[in-house]
Amino acid sequence: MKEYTPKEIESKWQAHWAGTRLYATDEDSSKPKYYALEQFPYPSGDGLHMGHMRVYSIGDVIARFRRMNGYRVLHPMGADAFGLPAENAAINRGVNPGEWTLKNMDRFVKEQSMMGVSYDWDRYVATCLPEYYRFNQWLFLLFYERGLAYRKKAFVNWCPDCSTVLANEQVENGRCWRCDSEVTKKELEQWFLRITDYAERLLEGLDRLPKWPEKVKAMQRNWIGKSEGAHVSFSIPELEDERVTVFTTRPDTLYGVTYMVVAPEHPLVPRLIKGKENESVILEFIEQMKKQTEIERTSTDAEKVGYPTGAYAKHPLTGEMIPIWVANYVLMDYGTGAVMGVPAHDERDFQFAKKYDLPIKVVIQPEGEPLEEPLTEAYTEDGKLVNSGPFNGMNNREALSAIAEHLAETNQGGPTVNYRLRDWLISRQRYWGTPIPMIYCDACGTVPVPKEDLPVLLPEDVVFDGKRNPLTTSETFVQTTCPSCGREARRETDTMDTFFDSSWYFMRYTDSKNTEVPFDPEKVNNWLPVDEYIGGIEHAVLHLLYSRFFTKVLYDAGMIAVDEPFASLLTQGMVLKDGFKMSKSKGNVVSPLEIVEKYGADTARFFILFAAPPDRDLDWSDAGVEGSYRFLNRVWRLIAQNESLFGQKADTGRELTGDARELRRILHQTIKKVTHEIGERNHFNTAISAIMELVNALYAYPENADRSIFREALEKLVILLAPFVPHITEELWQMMGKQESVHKEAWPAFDPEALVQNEVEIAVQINGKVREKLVVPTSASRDEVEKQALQQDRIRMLIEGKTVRKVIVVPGKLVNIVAN
RNA sequence: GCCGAAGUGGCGGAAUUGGCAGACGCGCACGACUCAAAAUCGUGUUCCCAAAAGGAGUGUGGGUUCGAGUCCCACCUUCGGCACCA
Repeated sequence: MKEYTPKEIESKWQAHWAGTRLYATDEDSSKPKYYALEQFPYPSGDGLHMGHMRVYSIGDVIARFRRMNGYRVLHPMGADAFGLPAENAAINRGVNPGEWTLKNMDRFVKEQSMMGVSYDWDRYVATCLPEYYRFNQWLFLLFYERGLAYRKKAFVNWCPDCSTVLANEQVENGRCWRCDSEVTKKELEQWFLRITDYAERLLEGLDRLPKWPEKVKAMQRNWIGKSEGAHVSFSIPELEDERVTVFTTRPDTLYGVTYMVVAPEHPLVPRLIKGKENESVILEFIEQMKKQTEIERTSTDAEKVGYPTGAYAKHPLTGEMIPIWVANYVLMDYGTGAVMGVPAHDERDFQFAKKYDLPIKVVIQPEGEPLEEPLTEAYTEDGKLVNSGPFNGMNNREALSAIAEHLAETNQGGPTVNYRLRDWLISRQRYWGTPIPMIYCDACGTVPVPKEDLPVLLPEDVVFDGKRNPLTTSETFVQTTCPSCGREARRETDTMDTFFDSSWYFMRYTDSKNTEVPFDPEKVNNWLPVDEYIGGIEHAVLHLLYSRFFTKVLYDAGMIAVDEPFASLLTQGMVLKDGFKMSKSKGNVVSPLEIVEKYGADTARFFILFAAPPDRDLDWSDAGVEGSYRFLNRVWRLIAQNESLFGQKADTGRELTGDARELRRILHQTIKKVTHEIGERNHFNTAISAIMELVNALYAYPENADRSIFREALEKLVILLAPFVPHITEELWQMMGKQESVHKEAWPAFDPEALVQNEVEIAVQINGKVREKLVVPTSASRDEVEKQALQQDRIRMLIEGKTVRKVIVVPGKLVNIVAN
């Protein structure tokens, strides 16, 4: 008997598949389409890790399963190839970032191929190549034309370690998402994409994504941060009725305002404090605030500090003069940067008022017992309005809109919706990214590079000294002529956030070689949306939000027919070892290559898919890997030992009885289960356990029983295993004398007829406890089953002396006798 | 504080609509094969009780139901996200 030698088999079939272009995309339009996609990797210098191996294993099962089920499947791969590490390698080791990246990309492709994954490599995209990034520039110009790309001066997030700015989404708890350094603020002129124009649609679209995890949708909703309320405009008489607008979610408490607070960065502050007693103190305070990091500034337990400006605003409804304060707890980048203080009905305002001895005015009373004054805490529940002029007695819920509308009628504000989402800052002061295709001309201002002049290529004559943006050191790059007037002009030296690259790569795969436009609308519509997108949860608000934004913009531009890119999202869990995430510092890293070397890719894939459902964390277990290897050997032997069967002519069509009939039932039950678990639930672990049960049944099948069904079961077994372990199944298929690839086989259908059993074992319960088992014909009626159950010796004994109150019969399952 | 997910044997996990809790695998124990071991094949393996009979049992406490891991109420713990958000 031939031994199972994974190394030999795997390289043999990988070469064969590549040679026969087995996984070239099937374009047969008579078949339903299926787009299976795994997030493309950043080709780091370290090669594949287990996390990669897990995503690709999951994606490959899905792609292979769909192909066998008659779909034309798009299953591409690429590289998210721009990014900081390449540039840092250039700075630290003097290597060329492009060469370095291409070398790593090759390594990734090689390692992915060793896994036996069924990609159509012809559609490979690498974002760092001009063929790709010229269309980043093309798309940037499209955004610009549509008024969705703009430049503005703003306080932006600055990562001192990466020496570049960051988008809000890339700051996690005040730290850089990439290097974990504390982020500071810098005032710079930068390019932004107007994602806030799409806030409502990005929010609303989530409701149409039933196949996305709740968790991810919740995170996006949270991030978009919609809140409904009102703008209230206060005039400042001493500044010629200049207005300060506040945003509030509680316009019903408007009569309870006893002070107002503006953020230290609020543009009106200098005028408010000019010539006032506190002027120098406040200026000093503002300087302090600027020096603080994001963490210090927004920490919940930071002491609330404020100063009265000495200026007053006029209450829009009562005409009262309200003192204006400056305080650290009001943030310039949320709402309007100014808030109204209602200490009686807001906890934070209450604390602040207590600390600075500001008046507290109750304007909402609960039903029943009135509040005891002075208050010991803010009353934030519902109630009836008091001290609120014409709104007295009104329920506060009604007052919310009544007061907001009254403000609108009197031109002092009105109902509004506020979002937490900010525009996406895409400028980066780094070399290894897509140059932003803009030119600055003294005469014409900001001029876009004409589309026919694209790509704006990254120059090679740059200095990597880690001190400045290398692009600024290239004279040939910076100096150019104005496309509009032809005079000398300067190029923009910022490059794009690499999340720009990955926001549309899944569209590019559908037409990856197009040299005119990013993609042909017909081709993209032939495949989008992605039917199953698989990747890590870490992109819940980054990549996944940006991609949704791009899709909506391109939908509006008429370039694609769908406005949501990913119909179904599968977020795979982490790979842990000994309860911790694998990491170099922990020293608990298991190398995919070593596992492949020792057991083969099939074993590695099999273990990963069997050990846990894909969306849960997976604890790596060496013993578990051994077990998987053992199982594949078990399957191998089962077929190798019976190889002679396949040389004979199949002998089918006989009536099956006994063991043969039972094996056929198990086979069809397995087909049903595996089909459902993969196709409907993505539960590969339970699909595999069903296959294991079939193998156990095949081992237990008597030697002298019918061979034809045994042979058929072995063939189906190999087909069912093919999506999980493509190499061993291909080899076994060949061993069975088949000419074509097993991966071109049709997925087996189950025969409902075969599932029918003559007899079934049911449980007999007394008061819900199982007391006896009973085998009855499947055809037995309820009455017969009940009668038989009550006749069992043991049951008769146990209910003796009791009254049977009720008997419940669940056909095929159980009988429950209620007796006391 | 708000939002989301999850708590099941020694371990990973299963139980699709309320119907025999613990499938499948790991580990462990025993047996067969072997001079012996490995490999393999087989048997057993939730806990308590020496075994049987019996009892307990899906984070905790209540409830609905003939019947609850599954549904309802209240809580506890863990993980993840957001947070001076006005």
